[in-house]
Amino acid sequence: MNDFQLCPKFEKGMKMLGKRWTGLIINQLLLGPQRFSHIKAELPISGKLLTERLKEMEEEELVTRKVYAEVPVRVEYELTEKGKALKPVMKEISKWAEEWVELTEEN
Amino acid sequence: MNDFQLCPKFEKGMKMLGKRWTGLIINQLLLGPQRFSHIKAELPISGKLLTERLKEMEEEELVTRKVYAEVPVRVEYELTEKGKALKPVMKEISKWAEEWVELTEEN
DNA sequence: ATCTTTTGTTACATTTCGTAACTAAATATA
DNA sequence: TATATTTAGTTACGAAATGTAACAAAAGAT
Repeated sequence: MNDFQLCPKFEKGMKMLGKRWTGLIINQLLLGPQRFSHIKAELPISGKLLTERLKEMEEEELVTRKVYAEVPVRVEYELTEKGKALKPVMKEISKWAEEWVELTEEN
Repeated sequence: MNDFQLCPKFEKGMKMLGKRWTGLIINQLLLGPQRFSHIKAELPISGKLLTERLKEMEEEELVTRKVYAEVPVRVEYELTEKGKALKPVMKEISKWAEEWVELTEEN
């Protein structure tokens, strides 16, 4: 469990996308820049985790964070070019899910 | 944090793909049917988690499990049609990672 | 002085993960 | 017979991530 010849970029990418909520947040932000509270309202994620994920995504340069000193404060998150470049990925996942995922009682 | 209008199929799909290791396992199995020990050798995942993930993926009908009563026993995992249908997704992730993911010391 | 709203943060219980040791099956070897 | 070998797991247990709910800061409105 140490060094592997698996493409390191793919592995790192999957490590990011394969983290709880990241994919859904990106998909949501593909609709356009949104404030914290709006993202939170659209996804089944708690404030704590949303803060955490957005911070990580900012560090990975997937999103930018803009603070507007209004009252009350407005904080908007927007995908970077790197983040927007994930649109084809999300599209393929959508296509796959539409065709293959079946819903049960628990969904 | 209850009912959301987000496409339920997409959400369920992301819940699967957005789980640690699942993406890498699928990507590995896209190379062809493989036995347990081989998958384990190719990925930085422990036996415990690999067992767990493969069991979940079997329940989701992403993989099939075949036991060959050889000596010692051989257990092979193979993607189902549903699993193979994720190839375009993996391809898009690869493309994105190749173009956008940058490696640091920790990767 | 108190209320309201947004964007977080903190505390704490629950769940998942990672590591290493152990087990089962079934044959080969001493 | 007793021991060793190999694969495919399982178990125990500490570490890390997650979920829930209560709290905090800022700053204008009442």
